[in-house]
Amino acid sequence: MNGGNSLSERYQHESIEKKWQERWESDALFRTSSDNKKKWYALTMFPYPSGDLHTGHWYAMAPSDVSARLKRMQGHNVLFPIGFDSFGLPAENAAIKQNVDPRTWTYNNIERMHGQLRAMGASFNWEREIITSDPDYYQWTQWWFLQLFNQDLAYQAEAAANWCPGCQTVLANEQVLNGNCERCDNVVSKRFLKQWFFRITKYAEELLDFSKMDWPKRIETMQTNWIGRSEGARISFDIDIQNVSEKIEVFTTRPDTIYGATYMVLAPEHPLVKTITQKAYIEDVQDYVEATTRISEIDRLSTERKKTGVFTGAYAINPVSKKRVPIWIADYVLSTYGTGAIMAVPAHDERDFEFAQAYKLEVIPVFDHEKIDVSEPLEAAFTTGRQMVNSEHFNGTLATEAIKKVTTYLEEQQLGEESITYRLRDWLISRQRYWGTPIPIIHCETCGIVPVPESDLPVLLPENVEFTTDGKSPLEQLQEWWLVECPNCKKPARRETDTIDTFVCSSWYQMRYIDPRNKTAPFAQEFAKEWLPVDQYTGGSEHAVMHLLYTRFFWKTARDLGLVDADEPMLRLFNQGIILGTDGNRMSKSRGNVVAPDQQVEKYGADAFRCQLMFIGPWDQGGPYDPKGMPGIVRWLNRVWNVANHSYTNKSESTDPTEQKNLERTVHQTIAGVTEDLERFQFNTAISKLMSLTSTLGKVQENPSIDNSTWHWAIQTLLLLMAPLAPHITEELWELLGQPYSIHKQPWPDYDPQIAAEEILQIVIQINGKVRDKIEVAATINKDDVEKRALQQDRIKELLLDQTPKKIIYVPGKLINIVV
RNA sequence: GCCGAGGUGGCGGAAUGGCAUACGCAGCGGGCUUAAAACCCGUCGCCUUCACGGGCUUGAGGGUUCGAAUCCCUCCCUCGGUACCA
Repeated sequence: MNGGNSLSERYQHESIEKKWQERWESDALFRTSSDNKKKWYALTMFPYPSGDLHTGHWYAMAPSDVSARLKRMQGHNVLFPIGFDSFGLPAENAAIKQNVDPRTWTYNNIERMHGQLRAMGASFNWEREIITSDPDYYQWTQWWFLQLFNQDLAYQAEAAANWCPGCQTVLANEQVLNGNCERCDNVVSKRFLKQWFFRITKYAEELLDFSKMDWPKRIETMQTNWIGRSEGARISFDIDIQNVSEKIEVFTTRPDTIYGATYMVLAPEHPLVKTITQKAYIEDVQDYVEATTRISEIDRLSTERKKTGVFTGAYAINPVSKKRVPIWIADYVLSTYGTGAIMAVPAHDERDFEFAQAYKLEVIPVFDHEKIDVSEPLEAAFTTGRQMVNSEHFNGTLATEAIKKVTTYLEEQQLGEESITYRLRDWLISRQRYWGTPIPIIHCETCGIVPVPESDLPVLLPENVEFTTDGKSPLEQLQEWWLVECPNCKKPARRETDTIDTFVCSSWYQMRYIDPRNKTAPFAQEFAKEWLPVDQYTGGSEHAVMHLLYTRFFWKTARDLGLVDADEPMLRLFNQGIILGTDGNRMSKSRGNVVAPDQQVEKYGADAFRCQLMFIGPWDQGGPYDPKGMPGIVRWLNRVWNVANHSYTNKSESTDPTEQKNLERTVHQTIAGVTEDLERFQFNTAISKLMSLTSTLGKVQENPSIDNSTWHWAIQTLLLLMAPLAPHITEELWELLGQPYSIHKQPWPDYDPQIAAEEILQIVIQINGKVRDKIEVAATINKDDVEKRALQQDRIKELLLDQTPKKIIYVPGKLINIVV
């Protein structure tokens, strides 16, 4: 088979890939059928239509496609849909900068990406495509909003919100990373604004339960930390000022340290600050509160910063010791967590200790410690002590029982109660932007907040709006759009001009795919029963506490509305890693390390690009993509082409039974290995096994000694195993071999463990753990015979001389270790 | 700081208690060719030896074991997440 190929016989990816993509599409090959096969809902996170499919998209989607194709060949009825998460800020920014309509910009990008996605050769169910900015999609996003509103899960409230000056809008907590905007990286500040929220905190406890699905531990941990459940107690402190009846409520995880609470701290934003501040301190306090608002969130959160605060002049009464304790305000106490106020126990809390040192406040240890003399001034706070001291009748209580005992006492005395606090905040979903789903609410002076009747949906986004460079929402300036009649009293009213966070659009999209053209409901019950939940979800882990938390929340509201049955939306989740540039950094235009998929496809073909992305390493680890490695994959595909496309003739007409058996064994081993690897998303090792089989077949072809039917079976098996990975070349070769269309409709090959089992084994002989010799034995051999054979080897006799073995360890089928 | 993943040839990586470096890239040598491309074959961790062979090697150090890249302890580095959450 050396050389000699005429050009027309050579593998040419351009024509082949185009040919099959068109054929599959016109035949609707990957449309779901309604037969009795077991369903498999495979979902890859849908892209934002940025205008170009980049290597990261390929890295996420191509392996997902392989998995879906494997399931299809394994006999499942597979739903593997695709669409576009097409609302969002980039379109609006393009509108402001380039003076193009966001709609035009978005739909042009979608058009372009349609072509690029088709070039991937993925087996998407295109007939179910959804585009979240289409009115017939966002009508149902609005419908969801109304359902949540009716269930009291959507509400409007005034709150300190994260304001991004770059995006000119508020953000949810999850969308602020290290004090910066998740999208544009601008420093986020706080603004007090009236905003719409989804009551995700209602599901905090249930969202901590991951037992009904199989997700990566890492994501579970991240969500658990984000929800941040803390057990403790709420305790009320009286304020020692005449005519002030309010109490200061604190949350603490350490009620057992209450006798050590020597001062209190309110967050600067705490509503009681004004009430309690004494005359002589008003100026200082006001200055401090103002200064706090000027400090950026990022500085305020820095643990490096020295703690600051001011005394209010007021005192509270420690509810158990009845001592007067000073009330301070300090920015190390956050208004957004717990009650926005703390009891400070400097002896047993590092932060309180640091603050007490700085302002010379009293430190009273209420636990003793094996290594610390608590009668001397403490050098540092310690959190875990031995038993209670300075705590009146609790003295002597062991640390292990302290929390429970003190909490019970507080409850008996009606001073406090057991309590659980979460870090999770309600989801802020309103955005002061144009290019999003309009919130279906009307504000009426007489009737208040009035939901738009479902029959009036969708509330359409107006077209041809004006964009100004100051980034203000065009909707607010469009009176003819927002001036409407109140659905209740018919008086003039104002339409809500905020739009919905795009993460809402993507929170329920997996449910729409099952019935994407439904005009009367988000989806029909019969399809929900047929397809939901998603069996395998794949995508990046950057959405751990955003999309992946939001979609679980949405699903639970859907379940409580009776729309779906199961408790979780995605049963299995797999996170791919991040594909990097050749230099090991994230691909970015500024670094100049971007690999354009279109060029790779043009040069090497989609099959080669898919395979190379999967071959470079484990999918969950990501890593650098180096186009220099492409020749290896291209060579392999060429070898497959040559080995399958060249005639095989056993001229001598005689078969070598050993060779025949060896080939059968190798093929069965490959089926077993590749099946297992693909099921575990270990594409790199699957491809290496297929490369090895290809080499073996090449050698057999050069020296034909097996019968023709075994040869053809081996070649066909190779193609079947490769079909999910390289769908085009395998389809072409399948046709050239005269097999029935399509290879992608064929059943996945089975293997026989008996045929796959080795008959002859190589046993390593070690002396004191070092390899000294190897012998070949029959697989059926027993320990004694291996020992005998090993000790008879000349080389072993020589090395052992007259030493007698102390111990002989035999690992069946692998190794024998002689210890002397 | 805390949590998680990782550190293996010149490079991407394989091996999760039993032959370290599978598979591939790059390199080197050869074949085919007028030549090139393509294709095919061989070789390819380090030290030592004419050779057969021997010794060393999985970030560093220690431990467990007949046997450790793999398990345990200490430390270093890289990447990701998170950060005054009372």
